[in-house]
Amino acid sequence: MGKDNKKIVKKLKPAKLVKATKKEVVKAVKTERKTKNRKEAVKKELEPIVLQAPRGMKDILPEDQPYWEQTRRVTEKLARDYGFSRIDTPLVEFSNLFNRSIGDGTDVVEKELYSFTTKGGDKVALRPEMTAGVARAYIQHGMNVLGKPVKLFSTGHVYRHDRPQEGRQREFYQINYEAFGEQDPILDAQMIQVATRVVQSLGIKAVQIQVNSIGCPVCRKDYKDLLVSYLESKSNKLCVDCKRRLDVNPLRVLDCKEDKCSQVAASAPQSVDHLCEECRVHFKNLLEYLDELDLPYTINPRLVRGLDYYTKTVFEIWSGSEEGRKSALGGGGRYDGLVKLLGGEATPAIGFALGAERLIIEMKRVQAKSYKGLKPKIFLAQLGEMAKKKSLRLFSELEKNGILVAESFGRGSLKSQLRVANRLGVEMTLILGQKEALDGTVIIKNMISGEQETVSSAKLIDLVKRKLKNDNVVVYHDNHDNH
RNA sequence: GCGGUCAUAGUUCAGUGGUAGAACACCAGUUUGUGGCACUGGCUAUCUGGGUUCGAUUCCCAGUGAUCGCCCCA
Repeated sequence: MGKDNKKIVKKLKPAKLVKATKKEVVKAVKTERKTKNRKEAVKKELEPIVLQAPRGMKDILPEDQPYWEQTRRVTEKLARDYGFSRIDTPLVEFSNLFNRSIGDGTDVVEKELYSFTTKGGDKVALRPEMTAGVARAYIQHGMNVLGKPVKLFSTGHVYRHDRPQEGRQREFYQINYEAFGEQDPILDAQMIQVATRVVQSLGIKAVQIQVNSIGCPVCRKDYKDLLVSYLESKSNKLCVDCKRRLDVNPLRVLDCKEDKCSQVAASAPQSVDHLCEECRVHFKNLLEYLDELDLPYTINPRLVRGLDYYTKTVFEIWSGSEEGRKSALGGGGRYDGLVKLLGGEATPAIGFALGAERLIIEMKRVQAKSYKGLKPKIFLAQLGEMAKKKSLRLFSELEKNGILVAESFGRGSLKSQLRVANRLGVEMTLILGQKEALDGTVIIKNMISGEQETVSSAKLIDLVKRKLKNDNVVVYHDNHDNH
């Protein structure tokens, strides 16, 4: 016991000291050290490190990676299949890009934007969604000269400073598909098809597709006026929030979950009944295409989306069938005015985004399969200093030959290494001990039967390859080695 | 941004105004070079800061975080 520790023990209550066991002393010492460290940190005015991710941000742990990998594979494959090229745009854009496109009055911009000023004085923001950045890149790089439609695929984190709950984080991952330069509603139908394909390919079979048309700026304004005058006539029956929305964003009243409001909303004029001729035909054609595709869609006249740039078609993909829990896995719509608004040439466009975290929550819920990578079928155990050195080289030889091997070189005893091998569920273990290292041999132990044989290390690789082949085991191949 | 609930080992949960337990997981051992089973041992926690108290993990307040509802949306 050191001098310091004795002091600490003295500090223990006399009653305790009498029967203080070693365990208690150790504990007291630890506690004391902890407090001391904290006090020292305070003294030095060091901010203690908070061992916690910032609010609304999560680590994606190894155990969850199979779901992410599955999501990546499916979304990338479908992007390729449907002719989307990948684009990656910055996480940070000038703030006014979002103000202009998404809209100043929207919650996403007004309340949830992560904006800040750089050292150089630029007003920038973390992207709250991906469409604005992709549209900016489309204009900046003159992609309007490419063959239409220009289909772009993008994934990455987006940021919204909102209050977190399940399926809603401040940093979350979006999977984004956009198509520029085509106004035919057949593209709307195809985009909805892609969105549905992605979700269902991930194993989430029960989905609802909600579609609506919110018209173009012209007919939307007429409709809005009509709606406002209707709602104003019923304003005494609306909840407090909705009275406020009446001024700010009357369309949102239609979304309100309050009973009295939904009653008012039920008999409110619907946007689909007040579309201009062009928008009406567009929507009608879209529905015909959707019928052709056998997609389970529902026209939801109350589906209004929160971003200002949408025109005509809007849609969302919901998980689950009919009633019960329904969360939006993704959504999107047409934004025919956006490119021009940002300073490009008038370009019709449509896009949608899926939320990866929500997809994964749902995948787990329906027990969808995830992508489990290749597992090693072989374990390499070593024993003794000489064998330890040799095993490092042997591991690399095996790896170069495309044989995936597990090891636990840091462990000393053969017993504990075999324990690990067993836990990993390998089919055979290669044992390289002192004796084998001297003889130039290796023991191959079959982990199922327990049988083992000693072979010369020169023949080991071929032998192992043959064994894996006989067992009908897929041997891991690195593509780069074959070219 | 508003309201409700909650916060104890890595995980799932006990428990208490007076030295905090279990299970699983992890590490090691059960004779010196052999896994699974079993047994033994070990490691590890009261979210943070104040207050009440002789004493707080427990009671009170605040903060933080999670979760649920609202808002909004992916």
